[in-house]
Amino acid sequence: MSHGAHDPGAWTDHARRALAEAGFRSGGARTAVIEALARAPCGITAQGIFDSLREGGRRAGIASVYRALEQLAALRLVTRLDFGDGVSRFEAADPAGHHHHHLVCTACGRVEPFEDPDLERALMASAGRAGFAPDDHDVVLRGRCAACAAR
Amino acid sequence: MSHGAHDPGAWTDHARRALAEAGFRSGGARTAVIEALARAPCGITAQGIFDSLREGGRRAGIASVYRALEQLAALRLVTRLDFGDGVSRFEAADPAGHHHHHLVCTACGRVEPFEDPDLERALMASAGRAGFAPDDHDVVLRGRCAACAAR
DNA sequence: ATACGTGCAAAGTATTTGCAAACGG
DNA sequence: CCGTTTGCAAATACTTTGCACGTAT
Repeated sequence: MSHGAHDPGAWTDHARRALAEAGFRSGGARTAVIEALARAPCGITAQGIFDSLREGGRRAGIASVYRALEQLAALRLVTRLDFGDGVSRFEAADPAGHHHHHLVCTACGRVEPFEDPDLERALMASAGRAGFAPDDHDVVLRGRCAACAAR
Repeated sequence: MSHGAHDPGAWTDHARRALAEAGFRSGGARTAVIEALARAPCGITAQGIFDSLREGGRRAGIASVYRALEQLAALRLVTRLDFGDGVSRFEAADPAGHHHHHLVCTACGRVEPFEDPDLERALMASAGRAGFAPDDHDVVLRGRCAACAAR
């Protein structure tokens, strides 16, 4: 399961509806970005989206890709990720608010999502113990993925 | 406890010794960076180190600061952090290998370290369940720190 | 018709690199 | 001395912004 998180069509519709409700018009570039995100693997870069649009014959300026991502992130329709390599990554956000974390393979470069309720509990407990009221949190594991660890 | 992690003098000595053992000579700029890191709060930026050197009357090029940080990170004498704001942050690494995570206050901007063995266990358990063999992991909590949450 | 959306090019920011001079062992 | 370290300036990589034009409503 290393592809787009959920039902691509459902997320696309959700995103379009939310944008319309927020008063945005629907232009070609942003629509294309939404469709690319729906199909994209978890943690695609702005450049990756740009490239995937070109492959699909869709032309859009890189600036429009960045602008669309920024707007989508502001509406919490996409999540911005940072794996510490100096490039921002993005993924479609689950409408239900569920979130996952990421395993980044240092051998093959693949990014795998994972969920863990125990981990979420431990995070909340840590925050509480420190008197901290977190809005958000990120967890990144780096190492060898199952396939690369096997050989 | 929002200042340098440990005994500043001890870490400085440790770092200098490790560099010498790795065959590095000791020049002024890198030494100054080491001293600045020893005094610095957790998660200082390259620019922050540069500024702190100027304040101390020590002059060094920003490129030398970056080079020193890169070398220190390669030897695992400093840890590189990324809070997702597009700027790399650094901190002296505990010689014993203990590590902590960070709480970033979205109100006052302060960064607080915290440790939690339960969290470490939960992280390892998640990784194991996914067949993943992690070398490293990062956790960042974002929200209001104890002081800001209180008011 | 009138904003809003888009593309291009230019600007901006953080970081890295090339190179000649300074310096440590 | 000779190779490492340093500072400066230029280059790079990613991202944002200015502006004229296109387009949805």
